[in-house]
Amino acid sequence: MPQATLRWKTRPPSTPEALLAAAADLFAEQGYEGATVDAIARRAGANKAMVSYHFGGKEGLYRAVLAGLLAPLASDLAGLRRENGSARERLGHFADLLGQAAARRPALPILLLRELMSGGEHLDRETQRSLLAPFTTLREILAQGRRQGELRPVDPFLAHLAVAGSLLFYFASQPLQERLAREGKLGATRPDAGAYLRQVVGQVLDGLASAEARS
Amino acid sequence: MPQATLRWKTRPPSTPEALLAAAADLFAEQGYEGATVDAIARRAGANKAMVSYHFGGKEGLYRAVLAGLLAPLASDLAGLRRENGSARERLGHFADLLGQAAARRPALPILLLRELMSGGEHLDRETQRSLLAPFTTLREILAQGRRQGELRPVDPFLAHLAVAGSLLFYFASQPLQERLAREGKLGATRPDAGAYLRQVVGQVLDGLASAEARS
DNA sequence: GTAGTAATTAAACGTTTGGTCAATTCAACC
DNA sequence: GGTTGAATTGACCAAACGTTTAATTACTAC
Repeated sequence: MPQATLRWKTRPPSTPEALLAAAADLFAEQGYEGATVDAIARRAGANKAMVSYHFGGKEGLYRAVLAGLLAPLASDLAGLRRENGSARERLGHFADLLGQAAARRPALPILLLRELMSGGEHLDRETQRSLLAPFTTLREILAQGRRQGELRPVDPFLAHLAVAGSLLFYFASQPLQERLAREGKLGATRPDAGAYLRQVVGQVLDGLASAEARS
Repeated sequence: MPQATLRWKTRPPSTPEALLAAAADLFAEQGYEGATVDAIARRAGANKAMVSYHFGGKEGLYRAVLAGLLAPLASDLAGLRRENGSARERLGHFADLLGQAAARRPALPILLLRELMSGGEHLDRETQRSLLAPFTTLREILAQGRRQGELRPVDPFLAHLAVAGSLLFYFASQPLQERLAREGKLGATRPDAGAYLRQVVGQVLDGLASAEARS
């Protein structure tokens, strides 16, 4: 008989699946060292020995989490890179992809940001590539827009940082936003992710647009 | 006699000062749980018992680090809030202040971002206020710009996230940038902080500028 | 100089960590 | 129903953690 409080669409998650999900949340909330194997296993409803059994240890679990989150995003982005269209269209599409990925797994952008801050030392080369995929894609789009005169001749690397920073920061600041909203310290209403992404992309594009593209 | 390899302008740093400096760097690099008291004391050239003696423990040291970094920034920002001028000028000044603070102590923006991600649970209310000071200041500037018709009627909270995210992300991604530059994976040259801040502020302002302000 | 206090040290403490192990349960197949 | 291999469990371990302690040194006031 299935549990009373929790129902799954078809089948209960396997132990590795439950561990991956719990680990993604806890690694995002508390960082790699902050999240203990015990706490992860407890949240997953499993024995902590299962971490070593299925993933070879804490670090293996961490890598599996990131690989599992980054792989689908990387493949989506690969599709986007084959598309053609204006830089504005592709940038909008790019933001949509990131937004959807973050909506599916809120832990993803936070883990990404954490990994950036520590310099990506924890990762194998394959996952490192996946980690950089969003950034290389974005850089490509911006370079294209500049080539075609759609964007001002800004340093693509700088523009790239501005776009990525705006997007990642929105998701990463979610914990504090929730906290402040809970305490009533956030004056205005909190925007949803979709509205934010649309405004940021529009805003950044307007800032980057060349004079002729503006008219 | 002073040490051979390291020289100080006037006097060697006291043990609490050395601990604060070492802790700022290590907490930024590895996070609160990742940085061990042992490693901090070793880098500071002190005995690890000094952490408990001078700061009452690891958490006290962490709070002292953040308070020490945030207090001068908060007072600078208080000065900025009393200034008058166009939103563009004040926003430029704001970015300059942050840039200078980050140049003095590169650990500051990273610690700020880490604290945002964890929801600021580690901090007392006084330091919480200091932590939010940059954000309230920025929000004020943006609201002013919007009132005076200088900026488009965007949601100030959203615009605020975009500006703060761009700036913080630049500093926080410094470890990865250094790593990639070291490995030659960063195509272009790396910009310096000043150039970045100027471009981002200009870029964001252009994106936010109202139609009449643009002409 | 001496007394008294603050600063510093090395060692040890108790706790928590990630990992391991033998024993047990489970599931599929014959 | 018995066999086999994978999955799971609770107990256990050595290492690392933050903190405390006792003893020693450095400094200051008188």
